Amino acid sequence: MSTVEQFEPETAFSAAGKPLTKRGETTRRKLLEAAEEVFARLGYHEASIVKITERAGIGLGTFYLYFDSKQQIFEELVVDLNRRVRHAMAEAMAGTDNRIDAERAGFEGFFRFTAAHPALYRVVREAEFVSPEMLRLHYTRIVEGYEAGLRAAQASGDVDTGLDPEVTAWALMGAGELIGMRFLLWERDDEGRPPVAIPDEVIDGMMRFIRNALAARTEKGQDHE
Amino acid sequence: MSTVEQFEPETAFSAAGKPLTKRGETTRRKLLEAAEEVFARLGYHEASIVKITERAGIGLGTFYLYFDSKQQIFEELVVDLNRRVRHAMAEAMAGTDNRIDAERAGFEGFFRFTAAHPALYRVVREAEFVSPEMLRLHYTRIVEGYEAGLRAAQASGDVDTGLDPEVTAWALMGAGELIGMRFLLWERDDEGRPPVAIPDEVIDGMMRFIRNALAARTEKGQDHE
Amino acid sequence: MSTVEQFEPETAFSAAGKPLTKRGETTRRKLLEAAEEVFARLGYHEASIVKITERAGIGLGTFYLYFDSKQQIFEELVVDLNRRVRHAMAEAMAGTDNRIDAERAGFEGFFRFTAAHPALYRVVREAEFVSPEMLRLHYTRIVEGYEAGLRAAQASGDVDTGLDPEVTAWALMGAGELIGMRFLLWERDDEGRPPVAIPDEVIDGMMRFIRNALAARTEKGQDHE
Amino acid sequence: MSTVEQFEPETAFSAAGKPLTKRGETTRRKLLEAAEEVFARLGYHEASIVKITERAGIGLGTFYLYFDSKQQIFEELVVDLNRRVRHAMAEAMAGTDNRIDAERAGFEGFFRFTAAHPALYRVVREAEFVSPEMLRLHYTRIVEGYEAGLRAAQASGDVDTGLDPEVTAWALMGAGELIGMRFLLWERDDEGRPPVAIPDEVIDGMMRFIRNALAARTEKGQDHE
DNA sequence: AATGAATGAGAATTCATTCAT
DNA sequence: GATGAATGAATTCTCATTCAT
Repeated sequence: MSTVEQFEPETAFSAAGKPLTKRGETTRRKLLEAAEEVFARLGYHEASIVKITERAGIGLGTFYLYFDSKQQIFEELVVDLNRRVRHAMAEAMAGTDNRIDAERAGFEGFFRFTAAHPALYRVVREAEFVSPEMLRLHYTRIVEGYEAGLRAAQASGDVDTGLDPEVTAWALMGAGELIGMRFLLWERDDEGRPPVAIPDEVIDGMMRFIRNALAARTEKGQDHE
Repeated sequence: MSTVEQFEPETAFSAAGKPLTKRGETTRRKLLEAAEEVFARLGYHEASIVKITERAGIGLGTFYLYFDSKQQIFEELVVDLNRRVRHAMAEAMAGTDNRIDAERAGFEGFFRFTAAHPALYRVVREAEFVSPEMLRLHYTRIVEGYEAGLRAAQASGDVDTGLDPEVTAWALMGAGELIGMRFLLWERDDEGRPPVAIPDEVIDGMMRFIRNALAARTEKGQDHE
Repeated sequence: MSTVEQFEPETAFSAAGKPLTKRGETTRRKLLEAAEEVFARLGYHEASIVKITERAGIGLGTFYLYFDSKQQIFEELVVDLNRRVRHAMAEAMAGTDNRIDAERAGFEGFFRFTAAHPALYRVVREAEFVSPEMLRLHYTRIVEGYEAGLRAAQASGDVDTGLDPEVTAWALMGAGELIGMRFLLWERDDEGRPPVAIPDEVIDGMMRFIRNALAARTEKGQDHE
Repeated sequence: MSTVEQFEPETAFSAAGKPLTKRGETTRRKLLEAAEEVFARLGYHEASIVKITERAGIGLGTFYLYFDSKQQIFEELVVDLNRRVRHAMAEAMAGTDNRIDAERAGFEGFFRFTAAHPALYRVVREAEFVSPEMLRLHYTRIVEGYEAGLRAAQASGDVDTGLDPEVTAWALMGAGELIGMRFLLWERDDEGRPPVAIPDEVIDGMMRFIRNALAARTEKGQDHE
């Protein structure tokens, strides 16, 4: 599971609107980039089509040549972001040779992505209130890869076979998300600047927790409930 | 730490609001109740003062006698909700005598509350985009109690002393939140009805994970990073 | 049928929006008057809520306190106009004592009303494309009175009993409408000014036509088809 | 007057339109046909150039090679429709040998055309609000033929010489129009289907009215006004 | 000739908030 | 204390028309 390939291009939602010429392609990209910036900075409700097209340096009406509504471009953005985080994580995990290292690398990849695009991550979370199915998809896609990794590691004896891979995957993703939020997104130094990266101690602390949680058990007696 | 007391009434934010007569008190309460229902059902942006006052059976202008803005009443609601979840959790944990049981009881309390007020919990999460500090406060307050509990359990030898209590508390809260979202809020039976409670297997799976993670270590070799 | 009473207040469509205070009543009236002027001058599609509220000297948003949409206020206007033409006709016919005189008086009343409110009449006709049922209602209401008058005149021997009262009523209304359009609404003097009234010769010409058409027949042989 | 010839092709308005090659001619016709269908179905304001060109299977920009504006193509259509109704009426009247028969045949022709193209006739009526002069022209052209017919019939003693041919022509046209509207366009059977033709009784009723109105008078005393 | 991407003025509509009663 | 009429900035979206290709 530590490969990049599994996260490749999904065209499912990046479908596209009508104009298909090279010129149209450029405009469409400009709009998506502008939307990314505006949604990230202002949030969904404060953002507006005017702000997006202004930022894109494009006429207001042109927007509707490519997208049906604010919600539609937002959803396309969430899908895109999802692809990018997953790619970042997969890339980070590539080359590791055991589950714990993969785990750490994956989270490091995730935190690095979040640190680099802090506001973007806000877009994904806001999807819960704008387009719930989109958020569902986002988490589900991440979990799927995660779960597969855990199963493989259980098979190879790296991970406690008593763990439910699905529940565990959701638990780990949740843990990573709140830790990222607390120690990366909320953190500010004395000048009010956000950190460039999550502190190593935090990752260490988190890894101790994860290593404990996943470690293959030899002792019995874990199943008493 | 398994006491109810520590979660008692915080008037910090519920203060304010001009009219203080018995009549005023009633009106204020009516508004808050209406707001709770409306925000829960419609979300922050779809909700409107008119809808709230109509639901409260109160004149539109009256709203501004008690609250300064839509945002303000929303924040007051978040604080209230925070108090109520924490109370639910504390009540559930009361009477347990070891960390693992407390842990399970706490999560059960949390899931029970979420199952009973699914829409209300959405309000809390939406605070991230309406009033970020409010969400910060919400999580922080929960984590504080959690962290205290972990420290105590480390002291009494119940929990791995190698764990960072703060990081661990955030990790556990994140795990619980996503699991609740996935297996409670998103779940639907064949008729599309939401579950009454989170399935026991999920809790069991989660507890195996938590027990692993927290278990006191005797072996060395865990501290190599 | 030559009475004014039968055309009295119909509240069917003049129903009303929410505000009911004296102040609200005034505002509502101001809006209706402004709408009348704007629709008459500009037509339905060129008219806009902004233009109406500006003309009324009232805030844009206020419009929506009283009407749901441009179409709704338009319909209310058509109903009102219908009431007024019918009233004008009935008043003109009052006091006549035979069908032919009533006929002439009725048309004179209609032409007088049209001359006084030329643009308003355009509103009614435009209803065909904005709110067809409203136009249907307009014509139907007029025809109903007309038909009753014809039947009575047939009974009293004033009018050819071989005529179908309904078909005849529609025919006469159509005749009056196009004559009004041609010789009143379209007519311009050398300076391009519209006439103050329809020329007497036209009415005379029309009455010759109508008298012929309605005259009680003694001869047989009319029914050969 | 009962000839087809007088209603022949008028190129007066159908001129214009730049491209003149065979290809251009085809494109132009395609646009006109599409416009006819779209205006008839949607009305002037709901129709749009995009819809017309799409329906024509032609590029949007191409439209402006042949027409200056939406209004222009609409006007051209009205002129065309006018030519067609008049043709239908003239054809129906051809071969009749007295005014009353011609009258009936003419109206039957008109009603048949209206029944066959109900929506098209709506286009003509809508012209009143889109291009008033066009409607004027439409009615005037019809009336001219009508009036000529009446004069001839007066000369040959078929029609009351006391009638004003112009006023009478407008009256008859108005009568026909409203009767067509009421008994053809508005009528629906139990399944909501429009009638295939106007009922014979209606035509009979109308003809009784017209015959009365036009019948040559021998008696004096009609001219007392 | 034909095309279709781009444009922006303008339309309808919403809603938090104010304030006179 | 309570009320609700009034407000207008702001938003989304449409469409006739232009113009570079």
